Amino acid sequence: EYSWNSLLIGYLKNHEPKNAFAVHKRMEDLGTMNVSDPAFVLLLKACAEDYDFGKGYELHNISTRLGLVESNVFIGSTMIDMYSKFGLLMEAKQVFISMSAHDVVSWTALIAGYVEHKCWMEALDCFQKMQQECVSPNGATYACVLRACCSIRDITRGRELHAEAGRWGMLESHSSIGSALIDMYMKCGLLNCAQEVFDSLISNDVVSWTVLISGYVENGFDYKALHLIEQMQAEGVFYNAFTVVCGLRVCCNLLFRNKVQQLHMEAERQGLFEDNPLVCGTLMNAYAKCGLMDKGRQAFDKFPVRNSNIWTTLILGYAENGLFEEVCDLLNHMELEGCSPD
RNA sequence: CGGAAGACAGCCU
Repeated sequence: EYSWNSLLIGYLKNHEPKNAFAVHKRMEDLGTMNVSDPAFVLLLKACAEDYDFGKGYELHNISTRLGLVESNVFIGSTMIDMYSKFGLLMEAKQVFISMSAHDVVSWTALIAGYVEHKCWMEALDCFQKMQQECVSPNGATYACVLRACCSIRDITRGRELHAEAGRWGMLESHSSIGSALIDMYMKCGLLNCAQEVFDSLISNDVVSWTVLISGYVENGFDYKALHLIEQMQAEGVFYNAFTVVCGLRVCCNLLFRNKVQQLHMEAERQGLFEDNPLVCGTLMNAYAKCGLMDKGRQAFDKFPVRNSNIWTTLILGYAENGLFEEVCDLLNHMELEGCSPD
């Protein structure tokens, strides 16, 4: 039994859900052993990531039979998360209700589900109920709830949460709260508040940097954003895909051709380019706006994935630059490669 | 370290 569970966990940690499911099936068929709780949690996560509804339901049935949801809050929380990732919020809520005890993670999983599906009011209600039941929020909880406040532009509520988290002394140590706050203030046009939060964080990670920078871009401060990107690099924080996309947007607004190419090179060096259609699309768009279609074409050629989005971006680029012959060629080419225009 | 968490581009309307 022990070695079967180890094998199962091994596959799950290696992100080989198919093998894991096969092992699990054999264990079920043999019918003589129990899947360990940690393995069960990982199985549920694998279903969520794989979007495997059938296996998810099967696991739910098994756990009902064994009373696992009631007895183990890890399993319950993971199942809430799985259903929420499936988009089945009613199911997620049912699981939550069927649990015998709720901790901060199970509450937060449900709140996160509501937030993810834009049920802002439900999320806020849920948060209130959680506090009524005297479960203390943690950084993840605040981050979720702040996202809800931000989306409905409830800055009053957001400020209250800001103060509350501050009273608990959670701001410095939880960058997720900081990032959510910066984002909220930026989206509400309160640039100074956002900057204040950023400056108050003990260590800023790539997300808090990127949120701040995006905020300046959204509010029209392209030069400020560009300056911050350089500062971020100087402090040794590495780009991620969001940062690159944001930087490209700035360069595009300012028509800084050299900077676009520089970002392109850095994105490639950090491996952000090859597996990310968003980065590639933004890059091609930036080149198009800068009138550098040959560079855009090079990016396209290097990119391993072909989908209609990528094709469309390229074709639009040629169209914007008045290169209509290329547009026609590419439309044909695209269909030859089995991609139909939309 | 068996569970939850923060930023989501371009085009068009």
